Amino acid sequence: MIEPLFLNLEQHDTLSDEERGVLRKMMVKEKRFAAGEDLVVEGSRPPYSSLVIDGFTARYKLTAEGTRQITALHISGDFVDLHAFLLKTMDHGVIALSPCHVAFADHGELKRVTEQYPHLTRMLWLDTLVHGSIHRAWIVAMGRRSKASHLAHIICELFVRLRCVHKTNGWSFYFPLSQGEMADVLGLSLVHMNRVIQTLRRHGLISWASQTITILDWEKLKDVAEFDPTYLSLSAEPR
Amino acid sequence: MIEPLFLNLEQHDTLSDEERGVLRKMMVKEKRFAAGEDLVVEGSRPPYSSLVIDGFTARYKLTAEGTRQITALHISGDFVDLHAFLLKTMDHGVIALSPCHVAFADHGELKRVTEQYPHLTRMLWLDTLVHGSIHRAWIVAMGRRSKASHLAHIICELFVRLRCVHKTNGWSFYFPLSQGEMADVLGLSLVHMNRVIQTLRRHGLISWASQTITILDWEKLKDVAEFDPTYLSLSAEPR
DNA sequence: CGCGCAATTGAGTCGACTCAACGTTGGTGG
DNA sequence: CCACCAACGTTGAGTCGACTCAATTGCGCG
Repeated sequence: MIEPLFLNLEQHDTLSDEERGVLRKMMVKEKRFAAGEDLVVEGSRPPYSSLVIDGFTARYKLTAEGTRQITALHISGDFVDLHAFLLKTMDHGVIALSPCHVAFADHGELKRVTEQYPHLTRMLWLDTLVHGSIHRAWIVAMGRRSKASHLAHIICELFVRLRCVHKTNGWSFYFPLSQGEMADVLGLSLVHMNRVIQTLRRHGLISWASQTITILDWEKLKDVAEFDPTYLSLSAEPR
Repeated sequence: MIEPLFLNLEQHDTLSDEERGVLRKMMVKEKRFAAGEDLVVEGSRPPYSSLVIDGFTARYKLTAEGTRQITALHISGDFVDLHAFLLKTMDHGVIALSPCHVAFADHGELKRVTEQYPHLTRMLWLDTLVHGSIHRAWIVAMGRRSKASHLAHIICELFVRLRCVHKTNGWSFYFPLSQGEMADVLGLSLVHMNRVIQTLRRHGLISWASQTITILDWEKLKDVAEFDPTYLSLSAEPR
């Protein structure tokens, strides 16, 4: 059931059978969520961390004026809120953006892992570090790229991450976010988000219809995005 | 010498004398950097992680057009690139923004820590997680706040972080960044950065002259910034 | 068939950018 | 000690990107 997590972690280093067993035992329950449902509420102190088995989820914060900023997108195999194990209090919410299948890792079990399985601990730590890298890539895209380039960068990143967990189909992938939700990722208005998407379409870089994105010209898309996947640490080496 | 690190970590949980000793032994060398010097070069694979003893440093990425985005600011007691221990390849550079005193932790020693000191390992992991939280706060500020609010948020955050390591003086603190460097933090042009700073001055929220920022009205500044320090995890509790 | 939600288009306004010039200041060498 | 230089800070003007308000189209489902 948690094979996507294995696929994810093994992008960075190999896991032993014992470690795989430990990860399986860590999962205390599972649950399904409908699109729009909150997995975790801001300000709460969950006793477990959520692993996405299938579906799309997002971390987000709301501002006083009621606008929303999505700070991360999570897919199959991602530990959405592993950081809650040590941060304790959630500083943001987590929402399902499609129907989701989620498993939960108990924080007591995680603590036992840190006491008995140093390599596995480093692998989980690494998982949170990679998501930190992704945050930094997003900051650069938000601050110093055109909006079209920013969108292209996110599409490149999602494609690569989804391919790692076998969720792509050739150059296409399922992508359930509406343009309004995507606007909350880029920090744009809905209207302008639409216009930016049309720019990428007009240049023949992507098609995006009925919840499916297809990359039509990977090389050009990568160029527009200045996409360099180094930050995803996709090389298996001793960690 | 590494007391700022202790001050920093003890915001989150207590350290034993043994743990303090382990941290001291981890530091294999120290060095001073002039303002403008690179501590770490993008793409390198450093065998140690940098701890700022004193001074201001920044992580940054350059774009193809030659613009720069600063993704994080680091002060006394911050492990700038602890993540390099597991990420291996640096996906960004680190630069000194003032004269800096830096110590280096050997990655071999860090690995030994993960094998023998689970609680200390969790504390170091937590340190990287807090910086992940800060990244998310920055993403929200970049995406959904006015530029004046974004600047106010950064000033609030810096004030709180600097106070933790005793680097504030009443409502004032040393802040060596030029307006041009600050523009690379907010993702603005130099000219507009200047105008945003003047907005906060005109409203009587801050003064900023000769490398010193003074907060003139904390309550109003916090309001403008919508600053909620939860994301900094400043409560000592078992981790 | 019609409702509701998502996507799209148009028009007018304001924020942020660039180019360009000028003021200020701290440090350095004659 | 003062003059000068270089870097930083400030201001003005014109342009373009992104926003808001508003209306229209497209589509899936009861």
